[in-house]
Amino acid sequence: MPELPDVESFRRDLETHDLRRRIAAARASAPRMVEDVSARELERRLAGRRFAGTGRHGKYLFAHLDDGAVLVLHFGMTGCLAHAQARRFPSGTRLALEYADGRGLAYVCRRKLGRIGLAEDQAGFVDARGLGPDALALDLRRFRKLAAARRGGAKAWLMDQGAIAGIGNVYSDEILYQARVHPLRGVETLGPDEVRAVHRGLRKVLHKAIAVGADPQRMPRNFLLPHRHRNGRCPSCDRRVASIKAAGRTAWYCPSCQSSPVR
DNA sequence: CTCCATGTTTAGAA
DNA sequence: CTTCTAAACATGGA
Repeated sequence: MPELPDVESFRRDLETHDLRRRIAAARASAPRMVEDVSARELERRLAGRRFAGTGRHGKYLFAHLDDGAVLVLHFGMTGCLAHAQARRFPSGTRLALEYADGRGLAYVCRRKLGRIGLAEDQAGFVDARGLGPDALALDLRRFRKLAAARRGGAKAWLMDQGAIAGIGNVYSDEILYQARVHPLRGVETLGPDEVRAVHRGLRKVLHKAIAVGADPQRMPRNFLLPHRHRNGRCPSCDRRVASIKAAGRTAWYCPSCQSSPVR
């Protein structure tokens, strides 16, 4: 589930295990996933380099190279990062890095909906992409300002990467569930207390998810996440959860605990 | 075979 | 201008 918590987990993994290793060879085997440069050029630019640091903005992971360039990874719907034994990369590996010490790093993306890019710098990339502020960089005051400038469905707002970066279908459901706000509720109709509840839900959900390494099995019992499917029941009131279409996706929510769309 | 899936972009409609 | 919907992308699982 490559939303902010998943990508943050990948980043931490990269930060603790992959810095300062010499990249002996790189292989980009899905040319259409590579942006900004050709697959060959990317391989050439990675070979011989080391990762000097990591960064993240929303769902984008940045691996800073020791020559100043930045490897940009987006994970689409099914992407992940995995460490590999020498030359034994998992199936679905789209970018394989072989370190000089024999270990390897695999960017795996079965559905090829992710993207691999090379940027000059992180801030410039974020700007050019038109991404909003990272979800975890928002204090209540700033969150209120964003809410005041927004109309339309609450879920669509949270998922709009140009408004707030990092939240996708699953975690927007979770945040609104924790805040007890209906996914279709108009942002302009939210009272100050409700905006605060959404902000609190956002921070609680994302921080908690990061703390458990974005592993669904380790989420708190009061999370909607494991129950967002038909036959799923609300962890709070035990009623059946419901699904509707919102912002082009399936939104799961508890009709009993989450206020009506119109209020 | 059909439907659906954790994401983004684009086109066109309100 | 902002917001919403559908379609496309590529692939696998139910």
